[in-house]
Amino acid sequence: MSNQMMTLKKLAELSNFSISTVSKALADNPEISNKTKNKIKKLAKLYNYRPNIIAKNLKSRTTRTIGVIIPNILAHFFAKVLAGIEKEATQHGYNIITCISDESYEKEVKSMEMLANGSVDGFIISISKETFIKENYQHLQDVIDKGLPIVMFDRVTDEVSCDKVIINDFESSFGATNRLIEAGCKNIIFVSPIHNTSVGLKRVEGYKKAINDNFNKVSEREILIIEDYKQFAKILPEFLKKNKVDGVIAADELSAIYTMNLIIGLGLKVPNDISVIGFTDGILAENSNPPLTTVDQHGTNLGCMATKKILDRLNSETEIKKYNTTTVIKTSLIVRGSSKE
Amino acid sequence: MSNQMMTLKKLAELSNFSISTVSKALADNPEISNKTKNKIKKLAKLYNYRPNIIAKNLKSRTTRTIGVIIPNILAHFFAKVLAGIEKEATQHGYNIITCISDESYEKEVKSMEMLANGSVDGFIISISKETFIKENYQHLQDVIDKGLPIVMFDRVTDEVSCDKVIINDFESSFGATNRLIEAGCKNIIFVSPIHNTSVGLKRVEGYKKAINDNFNKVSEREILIIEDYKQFAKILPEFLKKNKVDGVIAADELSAIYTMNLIIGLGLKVPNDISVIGFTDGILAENSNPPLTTVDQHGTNLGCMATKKILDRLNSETEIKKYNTTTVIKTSLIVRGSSKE
DNA sequence: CTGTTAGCGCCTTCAC
DNA sequence: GTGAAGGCGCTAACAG
Repeated sequence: MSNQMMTLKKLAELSNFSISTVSKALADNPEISNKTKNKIKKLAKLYNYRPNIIAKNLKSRTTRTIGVIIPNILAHFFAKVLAGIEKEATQHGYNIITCISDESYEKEVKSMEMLANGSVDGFIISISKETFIKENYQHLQDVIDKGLPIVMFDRVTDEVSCDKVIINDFESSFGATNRLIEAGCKNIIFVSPIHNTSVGLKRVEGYKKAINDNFNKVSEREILIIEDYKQFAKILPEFLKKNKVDGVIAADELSAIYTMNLIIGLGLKVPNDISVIGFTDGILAENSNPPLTTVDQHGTNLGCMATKKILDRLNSETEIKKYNTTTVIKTSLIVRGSSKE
Repeated sequence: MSNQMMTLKKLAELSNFSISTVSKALADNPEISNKTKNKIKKLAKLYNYRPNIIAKNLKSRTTRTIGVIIPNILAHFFAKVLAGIEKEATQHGYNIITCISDESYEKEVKSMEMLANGSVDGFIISISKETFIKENYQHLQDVIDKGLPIVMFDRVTDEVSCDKVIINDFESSFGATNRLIEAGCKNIIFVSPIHNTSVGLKRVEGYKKAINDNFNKVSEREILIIEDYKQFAKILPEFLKKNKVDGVIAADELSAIYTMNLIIGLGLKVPNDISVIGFTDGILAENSNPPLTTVDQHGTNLGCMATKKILDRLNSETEIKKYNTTTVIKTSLIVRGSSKE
């Protein structure tokens, strides 16, 4: 539809200079006299000239655009990370193309293929659950082999060598569990809807270590793997009725909230009967009743960091350098009303 | 970095055909013999050839990319809309570039300028609060004048003539208020952190009409305009202490939740002492305690609709047609525990 | 100081 | 059937 797209060519005709003179003048090239510069700039302003980005991209073989692949925009954690990425990218004149994998391997692959043909300069990605289950990371390697850098965040894999930004999941979970133990909890369970992911696994391990250190035993039975949030209402109350539980560590925010509401639904009190700690400091945690004690993953910051990393990578000439760093962002435990002191 | 980007030219050299023959062969042009087609296609597959999108874009003067400008990704409503847009766009082979205006006029303008130079084929936008306050919509008109279509959703303005997708804010608010009146509420207030926006205004009007119809009076004092969420904790409890209130209509989800928590914090019961109804059926409403009665804005659906509209527009040749339709999506009231029956 | 030329990768007449 | 040539809009090396 571009009715009135002004081009260098048209400006050249209008000004009676050559295309390249116009181009140079607008770029403030010292070769051009101030007189013609002014003339041309005035004309450009008059006609509201804006250089065509696509043509520039073709010429420069670069797009100033980053592809962002996230599993689920409705999880507050990912929304926060996205906000961080967008902010940092915009600040440096980069755009982001966002694809939502919806936890699907196929969509993740397709999205990356779609973008890897010149649409973006690199990727920021958090791997989908299904990809973890399939253990197939070829699409990621393919992109890297094409020369496009990848930064993984949160959900990462050792199978692919690239920059990564993660949180200290193990320690966070270990710390959260210990917090409950110190508060006197003796029967702490772990619930996780993300058990297949890298972060899910590390969080279980942290929990296990804390339990082992203190009670010399971990029962696998006390680790509740939830495949789908919809199963919560079935699995959890049943378990709570049959077993003595006085503490819950939940691997993400939503499951912590579900857990709390189900506990309350059984007529029990949080934290008096059962303490609950979750991950991700989101809008749910802050506004639940009682407010949720959570491990703050600093999502926005994490997004900024991932973006900084990829921009570094894109703007560095030193191709030789190994880009296989892992940055660990320390979480903070935000203590609120859902856990005993 | 694009180490190994295979191009038509390279394929031509490798196959000893001309560039144009290769191009035609890969496009299944009937001019080319099956024999050479097969040869070339095999080679293309072998070298994992993918046409360079940027070059295609330059040629076709189109990007198959839509610019999406939203005020705030952390509000669940906008996340839902974004999910809908992304899904619909992807299904039709379109990408989305997301910009977050953060309710800032300047960022909205900059984002649009940045994208309006060939990066996108059109825009889907929800206007920022600050833009409403400034009442300056020139940047939107400029984009349209350049030939790029815009679809506005939710927060729209009559000042710009373009396609719009909104919900029936007036009726929804009217209905929600009436619901409380029918349940016996006599002193219903309205709280709004989005009073400057198009939707904020319509929601107040719906509330006012319901109050007027039933009580023959509306006091402006009972409409609480909140500039910033942080002010809630100050303004609301004070008001509740000084005034008899038994019902609250909140203009968005978060303020409904804040309201509920502050009410509970005062030692009052929801809904027994005060009923609360909010807008947006998000994750907060569903998981609050008590769960929130809300007006479901069908965000995902709204996003789909907006995307369909712009794709229609992009793929229609009939330039003559006036693109100034407004689609109204009907909300549904989801009744939960926060309002009396 | 200014203009000509060439080329980014692709597609599309138009010759042969 | 195949290839040469031109152009999308821009930049940059090289002439003048």
